[in-house]
Amino acid sequence: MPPPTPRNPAKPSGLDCRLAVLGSDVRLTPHRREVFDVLAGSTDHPTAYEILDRVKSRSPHISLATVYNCLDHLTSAGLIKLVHLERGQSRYCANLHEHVHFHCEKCGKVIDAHPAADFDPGKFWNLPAGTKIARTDLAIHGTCSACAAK
Amino acid sequence: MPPPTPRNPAKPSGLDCRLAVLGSDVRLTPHRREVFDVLAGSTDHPTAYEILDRVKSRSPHISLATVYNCLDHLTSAGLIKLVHLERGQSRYCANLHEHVHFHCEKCGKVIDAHPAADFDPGKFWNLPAGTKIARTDLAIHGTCSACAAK
DNA sequence: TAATGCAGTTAGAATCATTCTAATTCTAAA
DNA sequence: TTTAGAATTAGAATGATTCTAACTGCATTA
Ligand SMILES: [Mn+2]
Ligand SMILES: [Mn+2]
Ligand SMILES: [Zn+2]
Ligand SMILES: [Zn+2]
Repeated sequence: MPPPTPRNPAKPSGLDCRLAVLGSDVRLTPHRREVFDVLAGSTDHPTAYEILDRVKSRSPHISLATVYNCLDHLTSAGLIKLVHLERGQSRYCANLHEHVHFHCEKCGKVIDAHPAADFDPGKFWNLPAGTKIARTDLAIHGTCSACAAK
Repeated sequence: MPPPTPRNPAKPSGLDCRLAVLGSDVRLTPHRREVFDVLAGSTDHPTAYEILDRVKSRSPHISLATVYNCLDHLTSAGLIKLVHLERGQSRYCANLHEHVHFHCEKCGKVIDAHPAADFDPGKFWNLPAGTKIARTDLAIHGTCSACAAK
């Protein structure tokens, strides 16, 4: 007889292909997948509540608690990023390339901006020796070109 | 008889010397002054509640609402800065020099880091033409040297 | 197949930070 | 001294997020 397959609920097959690609070990359940797809299809850095609204068109019974659960799992798996721009609701971003956020103080728009090729944030800040950088969160606030033109 | 001095409650004399120096037009009342002094004497980026605790040793009857009011006035006057590092409580900073925040993910410490002399954040991010930068908020997350040594 | 175990999902309650409200006190001009 | 406006206060209200406890569904195990 064949030896029994060891049980390993953390690595199922099937739907979870995207996870293996990115080296993550979160299970991509249908809801997590929908939350991820909605965010990956958005460029406006939606809030949890906005994501709930968008996912509802496909899964009308999903709850806000599940959206938060999915966002937390996806964030700790490194599939998406959490963005804090101001007091109030957090925003989320599926752009994993190194980038920063420009926040227009007039219309509220949040757009991605990408660094010049030679940018190295560790070079420009006088941090004590031995400090290890895990990630940088830069938000640039100002007026977008559309608002500045008015 | 001398002509009556025109009334101008927004620009009183006396306690408010520090304001004139910085070109601000907020009245520096005793509570605002205490909140400012506590923050100026701190390097750890305290929260509103931590500031309340520290101010209470001088003014035992000050309320949290007043601390929030004072912090809002001082922030909009440009005397202090509001810092968002993560979900939850906001933090405040009285260091007005251009700098960024390093946040140790192990011990929670927040330290200031100052830019190299030639640093220009506008140069490194490909923002659309016409965009006007008002301010940048950069948080660097990682492990401080003390924690890294453990 | 039936029992088990565990992760996912859910609604609603609880918590926490912040803002608002309405009453009171203070300050400085008139 | 009177008055107007700002500051201060306690407590209520709000809003975002997290927690709790019950339930669901799938996959393993007997
Ligand atoms: Mn982004
Ligand atoms: Mn600082
Ligand atoms: Zn704009
Ligand atoms: Zn540390």
